[in-house]
Amino acid sequence: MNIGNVAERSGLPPKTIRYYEDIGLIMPQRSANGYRAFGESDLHKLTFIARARALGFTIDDCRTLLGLYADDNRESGQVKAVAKGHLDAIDEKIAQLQSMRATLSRLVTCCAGDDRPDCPILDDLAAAHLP
Amino acid sequence: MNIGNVAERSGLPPKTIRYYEDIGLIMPQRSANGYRAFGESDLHKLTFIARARALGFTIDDCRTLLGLYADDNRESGQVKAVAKGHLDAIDEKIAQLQSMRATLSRLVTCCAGDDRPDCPILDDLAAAHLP
DNA sequence: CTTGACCTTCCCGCAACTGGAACCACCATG
DNA sequence: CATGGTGGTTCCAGTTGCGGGAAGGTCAAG
Repeated sequence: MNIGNVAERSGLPPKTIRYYEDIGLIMPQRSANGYRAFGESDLHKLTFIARARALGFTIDDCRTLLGLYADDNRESGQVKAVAKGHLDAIDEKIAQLQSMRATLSRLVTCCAGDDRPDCPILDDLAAAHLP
Repeated sequence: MNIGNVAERSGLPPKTIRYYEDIGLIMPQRSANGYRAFGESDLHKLTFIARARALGFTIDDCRTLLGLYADDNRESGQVKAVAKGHLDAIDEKIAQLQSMRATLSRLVTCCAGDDRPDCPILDDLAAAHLP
């Protein structure tokens, strides 16, 4: 399988796949002409990574997860720990964004949004916000 | 005011303040010895930026907002448009994260997390997920 | 005079790619 | 056999918003 083929079947752009090889996530064979020659297991790994990335795991997490996936002696607790850590990180981000959203939404509501210069949004940003 | 002083009063690290000068957000004077000499208006701008960044605005948004802030002929509609755009972006991110969170949370709950190798998390990642 | 705190510039690195340039390989057609 | 188009290869640079650290200049205190 050439890279274009694998790209189509994994849903990842060729650039990304080359990048994943660069950083050692996958190690496809090479054909005589220098083209990467992907096997089914490469494709399998790539879809695994694509799925993990879609769930927001970092590349480093992906590396760990791939390692655990390949390890018959893994303990599911190890996998769960990685996933739980990521879940906590997501929760933190959501909380942060919702806090921003609350303030911002209030400001947007307050602002007339017409052709006059008075603007509570700018007023808020310019205010000192001292405790 | 030297940079350390401004850093303390604005809550921004000196590195960040230098960076903001680099990219043209602020343009402090210079003392004879080459040190940056910040005025009150520089400090004011920096706290403005710090506040906007805390609300998640991009640097480019900050540039626009600073421009509008300085413009007596602005229309509040322009400000509101920027803020609304950012709000929408935040909403999109939150939705994305919550979608990840839902899947991930389900998987984490399903996983025993003990010393056995069976793991629904890995199973899910490895599954094809074809439509 | 020396020490230490502060300032300066510069360059590298991060995450996770993406775009582009310059250059081969392959296949089909005229 | 030349040519064109598509797809492969490498490498370099840029993205966002800084942070780390080196190498060196400045200033106030003891």
